[in-house]
Amino acid sequence: MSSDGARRRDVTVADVAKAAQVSKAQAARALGNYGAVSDDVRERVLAAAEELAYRPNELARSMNTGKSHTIGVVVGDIENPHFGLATRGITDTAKKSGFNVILINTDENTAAEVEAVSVLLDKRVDGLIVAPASSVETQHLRRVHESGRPLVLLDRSADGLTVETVAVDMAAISYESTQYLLDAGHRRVAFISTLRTGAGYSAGTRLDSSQISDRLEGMRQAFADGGCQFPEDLVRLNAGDAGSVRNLTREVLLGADPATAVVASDGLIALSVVEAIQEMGLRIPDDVSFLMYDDFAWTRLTTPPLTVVAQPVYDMGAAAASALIRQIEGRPPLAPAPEFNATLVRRGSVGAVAVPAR
Amino acid sequence: MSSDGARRRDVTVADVAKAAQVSKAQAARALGNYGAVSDDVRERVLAAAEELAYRPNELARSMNTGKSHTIGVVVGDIENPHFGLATRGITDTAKKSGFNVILINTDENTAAEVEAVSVLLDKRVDGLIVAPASSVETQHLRRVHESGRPLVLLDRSADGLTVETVAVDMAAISYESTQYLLDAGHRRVAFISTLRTGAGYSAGTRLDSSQISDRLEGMRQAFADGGCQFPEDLVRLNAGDAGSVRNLTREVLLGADPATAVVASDGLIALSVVEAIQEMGLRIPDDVSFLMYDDFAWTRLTTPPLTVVAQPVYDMGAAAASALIRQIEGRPPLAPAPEFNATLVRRGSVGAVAVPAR
DNA sequence: CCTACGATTGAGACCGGACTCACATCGGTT
DNA sequence: AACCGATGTGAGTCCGGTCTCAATCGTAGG
Repeated sequence: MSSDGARRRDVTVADVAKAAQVSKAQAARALGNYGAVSDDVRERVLAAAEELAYRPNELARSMNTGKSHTIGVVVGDIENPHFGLATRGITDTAKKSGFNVILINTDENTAAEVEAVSVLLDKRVDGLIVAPASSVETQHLRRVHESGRPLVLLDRSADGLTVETVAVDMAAISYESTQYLLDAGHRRVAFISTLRTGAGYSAGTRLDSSQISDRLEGMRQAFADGGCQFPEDLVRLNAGDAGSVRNLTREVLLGADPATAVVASDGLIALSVVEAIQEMGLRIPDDVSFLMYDDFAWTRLTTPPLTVVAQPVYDMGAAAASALIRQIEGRPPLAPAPEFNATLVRRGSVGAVAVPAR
Repeated sequence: MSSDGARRRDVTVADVAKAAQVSKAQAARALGNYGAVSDDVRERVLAAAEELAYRPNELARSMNTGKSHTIGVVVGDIENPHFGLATRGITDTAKKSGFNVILINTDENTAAEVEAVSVLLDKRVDGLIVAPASSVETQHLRRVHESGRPLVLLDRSADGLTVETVAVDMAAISYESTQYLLDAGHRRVAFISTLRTGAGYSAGTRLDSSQISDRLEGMRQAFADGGCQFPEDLVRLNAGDAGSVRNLTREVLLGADPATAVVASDGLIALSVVEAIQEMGLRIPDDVSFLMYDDFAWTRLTTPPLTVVAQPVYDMGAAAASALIRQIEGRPPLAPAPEFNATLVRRGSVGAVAVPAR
């Protein structure tokens, strides 16, 4: 029944100690539950703490333990449900181990990512989970790693950085799903991604993202194994906002030798691609087949329901968090590193290739 | 071209001072850019800092400035795109003013929320943005407010707490959209929400959420003004996972006097409701009309596209963040408090009520 | 040439906990 | 009765910054 009004200064151990008539050291011990404290003292201290509504200052605590019980998470875009779900996996897992999460968005911009990493390091987070915007520009990540601060990568790997990385085998699933398209008779398969590249795309271009290059590699391999020519001309990168995705979609579907199937590299792009296809008055899968990465609930609601590459996003977020916390607590890596596999969920958006009307 | 390997202890001002041959105080002044420092000293200090790759310890800094440049955000579920987008608005705005965000998920559980608020306060965040799980149990929020820490509520208000609150006028938009349904001839309108209530729902039940009670109030009012009887029996709360939503949907559509229109209280529920309707072999809007809260991109892709209540979620998140930062920096509230209005986006999921076949 | 005042500068206090160290105290040994 | 190890306890240091305060330096004004 404390009736103290608004109080400027917070209650500190010193205040509690004074109220309990013991030394600051004893109060700290009783409160922190360490060292030797007599029952009498402990009771008086806890009672005083209760009475004064004492709350420890985590900042001060972190300062000399060196542990902040906070992990930093750097993602491209939480608005993207992919990261929303992964973040959920991370925060749930972190909370279970008593860690909090500071979240920073980079808009898939490397400069912002560098800044984000610095800020988090300055705040002395215990570790970092990063979904790197670039697999090439990774000096900042290397610095983190070298400074000894635990780091776990999510979704994408970083060149020449031997850090624990939680990601699915993109090349494999891409191979599998491309084969599925080939089996349905598709030879003209378009791939649309927001990945930003300095120059345009051509066969040998060095890509900035391991995710995307793995996917293209998988496609290329599947085409090669099927004895077909991979349609490099239908790969469209640098997609930006909804309008740009729409334009790219029209491009690949209206060209001289149009695509018969379109692959969208993530759920956000997929929305615009499908919208564009509907606007053009084309039917899925009769006129165009469609395949997308990420399995969101809404993909089951469209007509037809969409065929997708499902990734265990939540579990991957959770795994990244436990791997990080394991490292923070200095425990050895899990004997068989957990593997994550994407699966092709065949619904209704991929059909046999339409016989061109002529 | 520093070639120092892994180093355990971080570089501190003292280290920089030593390297620059000046006192710790002078180094701190040069680094912190305050007080009087001669050009000579400043140069030497900055050079030394650069050389040693000095980075200030934000924890230590926060400790005696009292400012952590961090705000705490407590939401029910980031996995829900509604909060994903709001969070995006918050983080974008926060970043512009140099603030970071610690995000905590509560699963719409009040106990978790109380805990979350405590943790954030202990971490000495400069302010809090909370989307309260309950509008009734708000002692913990009252405590925050009384302790003088800035607090802004998002989406929902809290009983008897005069805190800045960023939310749309739910009763108004609910009234408008209900009227729209009534005009289409619907009298049997079901409402499905995940809101947890201790007891079941009946006319006078005191609801835990201002959002939901405002919506029901708006519906009730519209029915009254239209001279119709509000179908209390079709209000379904306590929806849980996808399966439970599905069951509730079947209930309201298969009863003796079934609903002719269903309103889903958020995007996550909507997915399951639509799925259930499709499974039952009913067509929207011929057999059942459908209306949902929140305008997500996928609602345009279904057949027919869904009629929704769009809320300026991103802007609301951004507004909550700027209001909070304004309070933190001690600036006066904006003269005309910004208002946010939801709008009814009429697409194709609401049709004239079906003439019952008999 | 002497004084005064602003610019510089270094020593040290302080923020709020955690933790080291030296100094009791006390029942149990031999 | 002298000795010992296991508690209890308080004084004080430290973490890494910020900031106060008094001392020093330079030189412009008298």
